Amino acid sequence: MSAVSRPTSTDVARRAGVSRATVSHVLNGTDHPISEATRQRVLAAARDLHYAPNASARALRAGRSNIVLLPMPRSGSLPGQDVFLAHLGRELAGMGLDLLLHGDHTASGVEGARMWAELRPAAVFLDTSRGTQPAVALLRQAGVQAVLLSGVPAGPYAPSVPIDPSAVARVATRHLLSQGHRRLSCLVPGGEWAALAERRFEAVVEAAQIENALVERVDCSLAVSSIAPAVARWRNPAHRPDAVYAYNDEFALMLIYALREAGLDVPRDIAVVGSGNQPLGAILRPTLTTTHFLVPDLAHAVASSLRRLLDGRELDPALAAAVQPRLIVRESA
Amino acid sequence: MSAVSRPTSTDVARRAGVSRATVSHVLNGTDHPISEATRQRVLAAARDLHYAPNASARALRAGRSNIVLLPMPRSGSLPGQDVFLAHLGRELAGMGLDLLLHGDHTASGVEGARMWAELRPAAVFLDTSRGTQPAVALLRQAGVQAVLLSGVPAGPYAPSVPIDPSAVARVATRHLLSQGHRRLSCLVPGGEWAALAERRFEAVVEAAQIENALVERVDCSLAVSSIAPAVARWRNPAHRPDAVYAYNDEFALMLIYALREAGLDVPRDIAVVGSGNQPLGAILRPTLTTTHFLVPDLAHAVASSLRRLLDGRELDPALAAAVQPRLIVRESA
DNA sequence: CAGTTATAGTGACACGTGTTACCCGCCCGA
DNA sequence: TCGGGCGGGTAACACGTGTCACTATAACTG
Repeated sequence: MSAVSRPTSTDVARRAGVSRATVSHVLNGTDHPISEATRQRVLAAARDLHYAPNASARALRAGRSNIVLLPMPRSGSLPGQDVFLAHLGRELAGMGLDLLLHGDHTASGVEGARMWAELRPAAVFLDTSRGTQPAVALLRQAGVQAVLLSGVPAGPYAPSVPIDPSAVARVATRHLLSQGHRRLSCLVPGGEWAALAERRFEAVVEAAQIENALVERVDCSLAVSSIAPAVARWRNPAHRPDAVYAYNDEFALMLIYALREAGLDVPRDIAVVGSGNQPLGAILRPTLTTTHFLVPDLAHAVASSLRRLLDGRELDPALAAAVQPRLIVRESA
Repeated sequence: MSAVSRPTSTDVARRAGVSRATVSHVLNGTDHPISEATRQRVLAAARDLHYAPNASARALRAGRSNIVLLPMPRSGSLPGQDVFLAHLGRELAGMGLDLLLHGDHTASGVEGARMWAELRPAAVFLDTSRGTQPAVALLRQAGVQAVLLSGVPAGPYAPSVPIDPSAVARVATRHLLSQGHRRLSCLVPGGEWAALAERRFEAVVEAAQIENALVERVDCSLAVSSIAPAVARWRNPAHRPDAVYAYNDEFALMLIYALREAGLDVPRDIAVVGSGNQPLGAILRPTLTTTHFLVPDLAHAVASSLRRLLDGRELDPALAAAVQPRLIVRESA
């Protein structure tokens, strides 16, 4: 393996027969006047050497970077995580910003903030659960220009994107109520889903209260056996809810299957609504009524807000609309 | 907003009443002897000031960073992407490495390589489609210590993890053949799935050839209407395949649904196998035979290999096993 | 007591970049 | 002829860190 030296701007300067300062002026497009001839020489030299400026040195000198740091979101805190990240990354790249997802999703609090601060990012995009007041303060003190929080409730100490992963439950419940359903039930899976499930359950209860509707709680897991007792009970019309919010589309499909096995018809006997707009929901019959976020719009609004924040402006007004979940009415409810 | 100064090691030194060099020795745990008393003073000062070392300056001085850069994988190139990333991030964090996912998945080739090189990462983990020879050469020249490629075929110019997203198709096909099926069919969805689908189809054909089995190709999309013609044809036993490889679990579930609607029984009339081990496959009847990667194992082996590569050793031998897809036999085939 | 060794601490340099202030030659106007 | 503006280019500093070489005191060893 040849011990090639990583080319620096000095190498480019030497090859072009000019000073390093000139190289910098050319490559960064300063308004400093440079003759076209030398400009071309410098560009050619940089290309020949495959010169790539050292981001560390640049950031050190400038006192800031163009990094947008996104600590690895814990599962469920961002809707459509991989799609969201893909869109956000492309959007930010178009704005001259580098999205960096930082690895360990267990890091949090002040301890995590110190790790994130080490990179001296221009901006950090955090969920509220980890963006505590001291964490945000530490980041600010480390020179992070923009700290954007995601979640509800919004912290008063930093601008926030009110992405509420439980909002889909609210929208779904409103739809059920508008259809005249008053006896509701809600699946509440445990395990890895527990945290989000509790919040969605609360959202359902809250929305139901407005119409004085009652909500039965069904703890479960992703196995038919876990909902079998409830389904058996519901065979008796006296104990049967009008409609079920099933936490998400997977649970909804499982529930619909179990109901059919028990001889109950969806939506005639029980209406079912899920969340997430999984493709299968549009395919299997009865097709699934669901609620979801427009993830691309959301990513666009977040990217735009970050850019505006860095420019000293306020959040993108389009955010308010983008965080609203959408309802897709199909056959199941 | 108060214009607080970002604390540097100089500030810590001043507060502790020692020199900056001493601060560095204490905070980095050098073998240089430092009295316990001053050690504590320094640590206290650092804590009080919420000191976080500047990663840029550190990397600049050291000539290397502890960043593992993973350019955003294009969809389908990594199995179980979000889970994989979560595991990989945690594993690397435990090894003192920072996983950074870099934003724009459209960047590629030499142009992309220059962007990635700017960060001067310690290691880069790339799929072979973007890890072309010149790209790898550029990264190496920029001082990247370890370039690890993911995909098949392995490039001869860099160590590779032979993760083959189409290997699941091979395993599925072998299972079908071992069950005595000789007339096979394969779903080949277009659109966003086209690239991966083609490769999986080829893998099926290849595996089938060994037993002189024929493979019918069924182009389709994620809509029942797209497979309706094939299903209609299969109602005639003379035109009916013994088994279908359905690209993935979603398509498999869609297919099973369509077959049942057409009065065909799975697996009696036609066997079906998918890929991905989606939870629903284990729930709906007939439960779905499927193939998938053990993503956590894969992430562990990749993390371990990166660490070893940085230490100048060879890849983790556990990789060979970790890249093998697993077969889960259930009712459908 | 002289000489070696460990302990505790510091000064100064280099990493690669962007930018400010400066220099030099030229042309123009008075 | 002289001063001044301008196009074209450069020297030199600062960013924050890690580490090498070095000093000084104290502790042994013979």
